[in-house]
Amino acid sequence: MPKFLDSLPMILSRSLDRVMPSYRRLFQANDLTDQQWRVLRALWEKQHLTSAQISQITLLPPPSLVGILDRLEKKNLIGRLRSTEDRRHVHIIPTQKGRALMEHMMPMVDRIHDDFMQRVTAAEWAEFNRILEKLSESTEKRNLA
Amino acid sequence: MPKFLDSLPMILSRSLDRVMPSYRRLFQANDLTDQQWRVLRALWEKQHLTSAQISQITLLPPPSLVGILDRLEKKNLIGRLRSTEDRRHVHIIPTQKGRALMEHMMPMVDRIHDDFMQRVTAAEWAEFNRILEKLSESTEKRNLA
DNA sequence: TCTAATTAATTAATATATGAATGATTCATA
DNA sequence: TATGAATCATTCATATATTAATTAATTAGA
Repeated sequence: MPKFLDSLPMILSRSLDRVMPSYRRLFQANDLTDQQWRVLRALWEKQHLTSAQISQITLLPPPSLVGILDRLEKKNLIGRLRSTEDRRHVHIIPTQKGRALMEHMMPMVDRIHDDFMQRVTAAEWAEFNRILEKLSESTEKRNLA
Repeated sequence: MPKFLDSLPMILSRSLDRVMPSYRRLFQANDLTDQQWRVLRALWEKQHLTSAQISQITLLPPPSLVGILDRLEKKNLIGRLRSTEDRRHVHIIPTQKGRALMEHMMPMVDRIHDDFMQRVTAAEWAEFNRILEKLSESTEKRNLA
């Protein structure tokens, strides 16, 4: 008799609810939502990405992404640039202000991450990821193209 | 250099995104959202709960719960009953229709859970929970009352 | 070459999350 | 027993999630 609170969705949700406040304090101090930071964070490694790429990296659904990008653009943290090769694509590029904010926040975000990592050993972390992968591995048929 | 995609929030979010569709298919087939099912599921074990109790069990924030309960009430799946002892409390009680729906769905929900559990050994599941607890354990000062 | 099928971004409609504030009620206590 | 603190459900404003549909642009094929 699997109890509700021990189900996989509830366990994962509860953990997220416990983990996010540590990050959220920092995001709020910089006037960002969780999702807005995710977009900036994705742009940390690549200078420009299309909306579809950002959606895949950040796990933010495309319809949500539209509004998130609107608000980041309104804050002058990113810019939209429609591709010339394929005009269906829109390239997202951080502004100077956006890049400065990222550089300001990244060390603190990394430190929060490090604090969480210090709670477990490297072996535990690896084991955790291994088991979670088994638990959540997708069994859906994939495009083998 | 912890990579974005390997951060705790992203790992947990990605797992949730992979796990939920299995459940969601069933919820949608019964015209319920994830959250609406959570409320019914909480009422499976106790016949009546207050809004605050449901919020704690389901992890649904109180402001969200108001609308969720509104819609469950509109579908005639639950009823609201203001407490006579303490009129601040509102008791939530499943209707006959609500109870019938729960009895219809519970076996299928349990089966989905069992399918996930079959992916790992009991030892792995225990270890997973132990490590996740260490990772997400709250360090906030608690009321020791 | 012209149309059908695809793709990327977006809009629309509804439901939920988040944080602050409110109103009614109960509790603690001077 | 009056009064301020605490509690519960709710409302408000804003942001995001979910699913379906739409628009514009590109590609595949007859």
